[in-house]
Amino acid sequence: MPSESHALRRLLPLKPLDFMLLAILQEGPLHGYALVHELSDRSDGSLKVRPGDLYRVLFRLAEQGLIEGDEPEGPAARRRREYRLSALGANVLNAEARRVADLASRVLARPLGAEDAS
Amino acid sequence: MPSESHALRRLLPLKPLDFMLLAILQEGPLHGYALVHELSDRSDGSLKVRPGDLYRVLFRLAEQGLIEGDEPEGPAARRRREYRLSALGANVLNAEARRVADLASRVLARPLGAEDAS
DNA sequence: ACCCATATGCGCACTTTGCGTATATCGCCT
DNA sequence: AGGCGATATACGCAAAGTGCGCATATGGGT
Repeated sequence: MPSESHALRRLLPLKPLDFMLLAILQEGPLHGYALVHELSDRSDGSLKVRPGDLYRVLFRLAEQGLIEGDEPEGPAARRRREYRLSALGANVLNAEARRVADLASRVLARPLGAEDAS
Repeated sequence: MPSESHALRRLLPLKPLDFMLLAILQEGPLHGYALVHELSDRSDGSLKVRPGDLYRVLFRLAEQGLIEGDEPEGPAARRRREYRLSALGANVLNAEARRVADLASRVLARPLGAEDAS
């Protein structure tokens, strides 16, 4: 059914930061602060976010339905709210991964410096 | 030499539009208007630019040294200025392609819906 | 004479990011 | 008891990038 991929297409391309966050969450739920560290660890420092800025992004991703967060209700609320990928988020992440993998493979198929005027 | 890749890292990640333009130019020089059509052809319509907006992007890419443009000097100036990838642009494009290919392969290595708490 | 492909420009609104800064709670260590 | 680090959350501002509306100019083909 092509209508599913059509729906995903509206959300692509993913921003670099969004992609990295979803990719990290694909490996399991994490709380916000851990994401800050994971991000700087994995990306040579090319992606860095501070806590205050990360939540802005997380809230947007949650609004878009790509991730979901715990609702800690006990007295110890506000501690370690875990975020996880939603079903939609997993689909979008995979669609984007396929998209960029395809583009990248076409680019890498050409030896550096080889141009042809087709 | 790690200093080369260090220099490239400053320019990554590439924006989706920049990546597509560089990827198109990798296949050979093109003039601006043709890029407008190539873009909408190749991207399911997810990337579309109008002439007036494309040039803003091309000028920025030229400023960053990623592409170079002809200097048409004859009386028929202003016609079909061709843009081509610079050596730097080719390196950046390849570095970015490797980067996203790596990320994408990690994402795609997991079957949909499989999470582990490592 | 007219139209189309082509090239180029500007101003505005919106989104996203990065930065500076601030507050609050919990748990551990001393 | 008190301090400190980890954690969560918030706001306002500046800069960058994009999309949109709009406008102009030239050359070639019919």
